[in-house]
Amino acid sequence: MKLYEKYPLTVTNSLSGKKEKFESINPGFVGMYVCGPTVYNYVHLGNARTFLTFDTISRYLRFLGYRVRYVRNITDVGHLESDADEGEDKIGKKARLEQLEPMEIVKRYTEDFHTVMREFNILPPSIEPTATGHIVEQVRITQELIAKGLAYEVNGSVYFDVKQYNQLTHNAYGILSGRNIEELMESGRELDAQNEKRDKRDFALWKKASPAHIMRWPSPWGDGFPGWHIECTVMSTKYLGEVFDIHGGGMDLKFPHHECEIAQAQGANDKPPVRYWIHSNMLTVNGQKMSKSLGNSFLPSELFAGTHQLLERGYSPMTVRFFMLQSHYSSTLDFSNEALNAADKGFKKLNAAREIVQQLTHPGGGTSTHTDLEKQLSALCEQCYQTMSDDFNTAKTLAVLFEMASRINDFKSGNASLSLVSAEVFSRLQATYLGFMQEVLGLLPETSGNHALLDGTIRVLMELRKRARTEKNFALSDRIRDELKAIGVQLKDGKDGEMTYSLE
RNA sequence: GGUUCCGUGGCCGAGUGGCUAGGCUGAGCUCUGCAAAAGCUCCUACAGCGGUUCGAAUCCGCUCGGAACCUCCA
Repeated sequence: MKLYEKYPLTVTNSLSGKKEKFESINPGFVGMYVCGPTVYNYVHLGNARTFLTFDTISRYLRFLGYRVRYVRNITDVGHLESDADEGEDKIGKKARLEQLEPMEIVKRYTEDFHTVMREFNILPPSIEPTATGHIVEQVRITQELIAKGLAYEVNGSVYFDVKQYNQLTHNAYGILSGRNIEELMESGRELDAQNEKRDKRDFALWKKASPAHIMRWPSPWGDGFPGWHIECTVMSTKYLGEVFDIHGGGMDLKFPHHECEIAQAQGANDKPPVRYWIHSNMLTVNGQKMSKSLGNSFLPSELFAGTHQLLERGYSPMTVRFFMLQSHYSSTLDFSNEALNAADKGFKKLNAAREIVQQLTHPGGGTSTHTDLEKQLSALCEQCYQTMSDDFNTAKTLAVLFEMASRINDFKSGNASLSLVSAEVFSRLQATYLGFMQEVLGLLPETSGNHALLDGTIRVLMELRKRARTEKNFALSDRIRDELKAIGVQLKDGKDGEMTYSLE
């Protein structure tokens, strides 16, 4: 029996707004698409949260034994600054501002993005396609939509005909975002220079490039560039099929981006493209969404170094990862120094227990004793799977890990004996704790710079202190401890004179 | 104005009608030469008002407060 059969998943599907049982189209395989970054600027911490969410989801799917094809794109063209006809795409604008070739912009910020992903231990996707690498396909699907009467060309640009689509599909437009087409008509803001469109709800599939526009490709309608929404439709269906399992992204993409994706794919292929839509919620600062325009966003590098005004100090990538995993992906998460400090301490506790559980060895003896402790440990292991299978509840899973950590500490301190549990249960505890910490939640031990040299040096000092203590020279032993403490090395005396240290 | 969502103890945050979430902080105890770490105990909450129910933080309604989306946005 596969793990995904033993611990069946439920996920909150944004289409229904409800938790649903997850069943993949092909048993044992999962296709997942997530909208990646627009590489026209550095990614900020809010962006990182979304990718962390789907990293954890893909990690757990794999942990359960699914074979996952995870596609996350790079948007390197076609993202308009505004919806107006003369709208400039973001990459092109940035290229003009920084006086660089657009592909230099793309390269620079793609590399930054990858660096940040690595720092947070976010695994690379299976495929990372770019929008500019799929111009041909985007032109082709646009032609198909025109042929089906769902799109029209005006003046070198092509627009999707929302009204027509809605008539053919029994009002499918708005199915994801809960909007209806009449309300959109009334509520949409008036934009300038919209006279090209037949209806203001229509959106661009292809935009004509003005003479000054840098990024341009030939098309049946003249030189231009693709609209924003069409790239995701093309790349997701190309690599995952016309219907695939999971589509993810930030909550703020639900409308219009994802709504438009559904319309394009359904329009072209006559079926809804996605079985489960998953949206991760926003990172907030003082209750407001983190965003550049509000001036409350900061870069991961500023967070690590503690150089932003809002930060009291720096926090390590793994502390931040832990912090984010303490809330559910579908809730907003409010950032604060206090919360980060608490996360820092909590994460250290889990780490300490990880080291202990790795070092502990069972004395042997494989007979199951069915003690209360053994039952409790087995139950905790089970709970890890159950909580993660319950809509990827990382917060609850961490709570279980904290309880496991307490039991692990008991073994170390002698409050409980390993002889009370069988070797089998113990190795399950070991494997589950380490597996969920590192593989599922991606929480790795913090590594410090020159480890071997530092470690050796501290050990010499610990030997000196041990000798001082046996000689009851507490003045000297305290001095060694206090001075090391002052530079961030905490010594801990254990039983029988043994000594350990941890780095602050 | 429309759409969606939220309001949990000092702080952060899970909570799928009945069973201790968890973390951080604070207080006390145990252990310790003293610390640190660890363990134990305590501070036990669901915005307000109604309703459904044997029973509601959890379902329904209203009020108050907050957020996101409706325009680029993870």
